[in-house]
Amino acid sequence: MIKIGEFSKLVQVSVPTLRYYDQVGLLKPVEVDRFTGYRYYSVSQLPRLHRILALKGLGFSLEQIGAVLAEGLTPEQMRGMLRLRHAQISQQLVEVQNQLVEVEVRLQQIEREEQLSTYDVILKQVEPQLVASVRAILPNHSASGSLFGEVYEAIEPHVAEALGSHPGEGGQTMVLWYDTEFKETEVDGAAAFVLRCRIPERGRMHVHELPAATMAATVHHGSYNTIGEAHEAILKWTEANGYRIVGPDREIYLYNATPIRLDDPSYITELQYPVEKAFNGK
Amino acid sequence: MIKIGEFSKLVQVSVPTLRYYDQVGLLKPVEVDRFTGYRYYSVSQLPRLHRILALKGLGFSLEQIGAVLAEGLTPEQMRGMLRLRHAQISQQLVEVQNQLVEVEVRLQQIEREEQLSTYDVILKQVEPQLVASVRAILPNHSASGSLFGEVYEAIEPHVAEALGSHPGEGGQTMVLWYDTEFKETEVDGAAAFVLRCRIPERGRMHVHELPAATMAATVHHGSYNTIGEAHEAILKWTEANGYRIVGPDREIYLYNATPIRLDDPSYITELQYPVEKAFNGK
DNA sequence: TCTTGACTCTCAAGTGGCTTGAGGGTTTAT
DNA sequence: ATAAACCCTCAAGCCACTTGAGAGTCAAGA
Repeated sequence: MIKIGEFSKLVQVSVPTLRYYDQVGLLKPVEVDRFTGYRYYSVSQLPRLHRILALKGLGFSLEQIGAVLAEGLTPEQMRGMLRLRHAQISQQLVEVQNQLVEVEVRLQQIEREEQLSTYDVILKQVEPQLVASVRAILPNHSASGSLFGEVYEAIEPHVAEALGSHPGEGGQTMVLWYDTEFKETEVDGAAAFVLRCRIPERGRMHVHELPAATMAATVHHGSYNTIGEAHEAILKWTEANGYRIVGPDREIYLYNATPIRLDDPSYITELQYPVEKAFNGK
Repeated sequence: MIKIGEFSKLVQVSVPTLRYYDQVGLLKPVEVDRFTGYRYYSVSQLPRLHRILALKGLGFSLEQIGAVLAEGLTPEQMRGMLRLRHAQISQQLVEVQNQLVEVEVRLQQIEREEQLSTYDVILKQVEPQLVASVRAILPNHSASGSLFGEVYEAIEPHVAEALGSHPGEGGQTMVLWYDTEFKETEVDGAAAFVLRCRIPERGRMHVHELPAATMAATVHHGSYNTIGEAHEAILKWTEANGYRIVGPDREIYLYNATPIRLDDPSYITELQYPVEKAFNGK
């Protein structure tokens, strides 16, 4: 019969923690003084506490540990819990590894450039989107603006139902670039409007669904003339962090619908490249 | 100027989270309606939010992110933060890897034995301890009891000051085993008492400090005759989890001071093996 | 026996980064 | 005009504790 302070030293667990374990019913003292409330423990409780600590070391919650100690479960169930935990840790391991790489990339970048980059690349899931688009080979990237008129004309009869009055729901504009290698001329691109519902195709205008994807995304704030820097930043990021581009990238025009004046500094454009984790480390 | 719900969809961040970021001052709406309290955001806030998400992805706290966004820091400081974070993640990576191995070991064990093992091995740090001990070559492990009399006799004149009346503070008894390979006979062991203060040596009794160490520990509850099982369990664990034994192991007698009757089932003994992580994976 | 200091108790609040829910007001589409 | 969808604030919950206030208890030394 030993007091909580000594027990605490013996088992290397803080006094408040022992009191907490008492409170949640994980480890009750063998005796509690009726008058003073003093808790008294016994060394015979060591195995139980050891088990608690061991399971905690495996990452189980106190609630789960309580269930294990309650003895109500079969080896079968125990195996299930361990397998689940195994999957969780494996997952976590991957995440931590990725995070480590990301931090390393940022560090190298800051050593080279002596400042925090203007572009922050993040991963995001995007949902499938129905779009109306016209795809063509263009003389250069800036020429994409000319396609929007054609798309809009084809949509016109259905504007109300297909675009709606809210941004986000429909009417958002973007350009898709299909070239898998960088080109300055003869570029393969499409101008697109996001739709709320399917409408009939017309001429070169096609309606199709952009697939859901994991996107490496960044935001370009400023003139369309300098958007190349944003593309570059995102490409560097994907390579350095071990991702692979698996489809056409998107330029989504958020502030002003289409780039009419190429040098308007108030444009805000989100860039998205669909990516997958590459299997070989680099 | 867009409402919180639309902004939420645009940036893939939940509405309550955006409100929370407003509350803690990370991202204030460009405008708040004075009468209704409605928050209005602008796409020009996207870059800032992107940066928040990027830094969060690197594992920084919102407070740290706030500091970064406040612009008050030099690239130098940023480097410092990243390096610190790098160290933390590396540390975490090691921990997660170890945890994964531990869970795998447990799983294999449960597949073999169809039940949760009786012994739970945990790692613990122990502090340096001053002990009085007599070391000798013994005919077998059970013979260790005979050394305790000799130690106690040598301590006797200083019992009050050196042992004290409290367990934990002094007076604890243990046996140390020095053989690096398993032996049944001619074993090299020592019986020891933990001391509160240094006392003069006498005869074969020496006073020295057991070093601090990381211990793989388990608890044996029952007759001393069956303690071999606990040793076995701990040895299996250290090997399976990639540790190396780096010194003599200790048997600490917790319930009854010394093993007088070898078959007393109420004995509680803590076993500790000092270990280090081995460098090669297995 | 008394004091002193180390120990113990309970109860409440704080940690981070949100989520969930109650209860009520506002806007928009039909 | 009405209903649905949206927005607001405020409070509590999550996890596994830690910290602190204020008060009572115990054991050793004077």
